Amino acid sequence: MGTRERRQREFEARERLFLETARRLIRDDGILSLQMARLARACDYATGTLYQHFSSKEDLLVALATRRLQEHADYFCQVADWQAGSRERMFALTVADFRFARKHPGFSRLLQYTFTEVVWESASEDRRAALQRALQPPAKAVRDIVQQAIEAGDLPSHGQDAGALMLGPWGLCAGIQSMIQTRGLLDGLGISEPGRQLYRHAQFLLNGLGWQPLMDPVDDDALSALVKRIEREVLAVERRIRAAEAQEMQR
Amino acid sequence: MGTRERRQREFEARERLFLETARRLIRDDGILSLQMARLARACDYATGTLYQHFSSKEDLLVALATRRLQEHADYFCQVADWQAGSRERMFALTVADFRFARKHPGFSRLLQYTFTEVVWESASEDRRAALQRALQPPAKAVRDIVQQAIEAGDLPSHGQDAGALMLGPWGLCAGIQSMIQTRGLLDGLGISEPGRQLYRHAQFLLNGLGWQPLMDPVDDDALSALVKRIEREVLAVERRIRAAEAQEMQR
DNA sequence: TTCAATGTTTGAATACAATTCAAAAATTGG
DNA sequence: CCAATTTTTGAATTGTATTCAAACATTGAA
Repeated sequence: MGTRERRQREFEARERLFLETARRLIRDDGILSLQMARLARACDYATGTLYQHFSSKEDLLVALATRRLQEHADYFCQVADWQAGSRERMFALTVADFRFARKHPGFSRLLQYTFTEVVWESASEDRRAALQRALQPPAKAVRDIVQQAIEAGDLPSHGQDAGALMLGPWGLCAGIQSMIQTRGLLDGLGISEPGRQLYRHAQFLLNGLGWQPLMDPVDDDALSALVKRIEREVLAVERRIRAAEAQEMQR
Repeated sequence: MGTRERRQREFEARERLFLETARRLIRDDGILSLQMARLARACDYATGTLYQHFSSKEDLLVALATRRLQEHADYFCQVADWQAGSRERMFALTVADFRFARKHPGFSRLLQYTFTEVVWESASEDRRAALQRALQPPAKAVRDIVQQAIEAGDLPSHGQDAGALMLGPWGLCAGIQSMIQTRGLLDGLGISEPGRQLYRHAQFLLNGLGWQPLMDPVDDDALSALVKRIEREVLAVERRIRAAEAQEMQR
C-alpha cells in the first residue's frame, strides 16, 4: 500500500509549486516584495501550509537558491563534459557562469543574498545541508577537470589537490560577478566592460597556474573567438536542457 | 555667528554616536538583532531622531559600512606606502584585507550584506554615493601600485589601464573571502586552510600577470616568511593608526 | 459502516519591528 | 519677552512574518 509514498509525492509536488511560484513572484517584483501570505494565496493554500514546508522566509529563500543551483549545476556539468582541452573547458565554466548570471540576474542576486549571514544563519540546518549537497555535483565537475588536466600533463599539480586548485578560478569568478551585481559599483571605480575583464583575469590566473596551453589574455580577437566558440557549445547544451524541461512539462 | 556651524557639528557628532553605538550593538549581538528603537534608546534619543539621520535601517547599514570602510582604507593606503617592491606591496594588500576581515569579522559580513540588492537598493542615493566616495582612496592606492609597477618595468601593462589590471586581484580576494565568511561552505567542499589558499592564488594570479619578481606560490616557507614580514609591517601600521585614534579620543 | 484517534489545513489572531507624525519642547530673531 | 520656527519625542500606525486553536480530512479498528 503506497499511501505513504503518494502522500510524500504530493507533499513534494506542493513544495515545487511553492518554489516555482516564489521564483515567478521574485522575477516579476523582486526579492524585496516577496510576501509569505501572498505566495501562499497565489498557490491557493493558506499561509500556515507554507510553514509546513519552510520554517521561515529565509528557509524558503535558501530552498529556492538550492533549486536554481541544481539547474545551474546541470548546465555546469554538461559544460565540463564538453569535448575540448582541459584549459578550454575550465575557462568555459567561467563563461557559463557569467552567461547564466546575465540570463538570470535575479538568481545571482538571490545567491549572493543567500550566502549572507542574515539569510544563511536564519535558515534551517536541513536547508543549508541541501544547498551544500546541490553544490557537490558542480564542485565535482570542476575538480574532475582539474584532475584530468593534471593527469594529462596540462597543469602542474603544485603538490596541491584539485579542490585547492579550483578555489582560485571559482573565487575570482564569484568575486568579480558579485561586484558586477552591485549597481554603480564598478562604474564608480571607472572600470568598464567588466565581463571582458573577468574573462581576461580568468585567463591570467590560468596562465599563472601554468595551465597549458598558455594564452594571451589581451589578444582580444583570440579571446572573443574562444568565447564565441564556447557560447555556441553552451547554447547547444542549453537547448538540450530546455528540450528536456519541455518534455518533463508534458509528463 | 557660528550657530549654524555649531549645529552642524553637533549633528555630525550625533550621527557618529549613532554609528558607533550601532557598531557596538552589532558586534555584541549580530546584525540580525539590531533594532532601530533599541539603538536610539541606547544613545538616549527618541526613535524619530534616528530617522533625522537615516532614511531607513538599510540606509544606516550603508552608512555604517562606509565608516568602517574608511578605517579599512587608511590601513590600506598605508600598506600601499610601505617601502618595498611593487609586487610585495600588491600582495600585502591581500594580506591586509584578509587580516582585517579576521580581526573584524562583523565588518566583512556587513559589507557583504551591504552590497546585496536588498540593502543597497533600499539605501538612499546619498549614502550609496558616500560609500562610493569612501572607496576612491583605497582604489587609488591600488591603482597607484599597479601604475608604479608598470613604470618600474615590474609589470607589463598588457595595453590595459591600472583600473582594469587591479580588478582581478581585488575580485579574487573578495570572492574567496566571501566564501570563507559563509559558515560551513568551504568545509562542505572539502577545502581546508582557505586563508593559505587565498594567498597562494593571489600569487598565482600575480605570476599570471607577469608581475616581477615571480614567486612560487607553493613554496610554503617563502610564502610564510613573506606573510610574517608583511604582518610585522602591517602591525606597525595598525599601531600607528591606533595611536592616532587614541589621540583623537583625548581631544 | 461507524467512529475515535490521528494528522493536516486553515486563516484570523498575535507578535514584532520599522516607520510616521501630531504634540511638546527648544531655539531663534525681532 | 514672545511669536515663529525648528527639533525632538515616543506613542500610534503599519506592514508582515509567524503561530495556533478550531475545522476538516484520513485512517484503521471494531
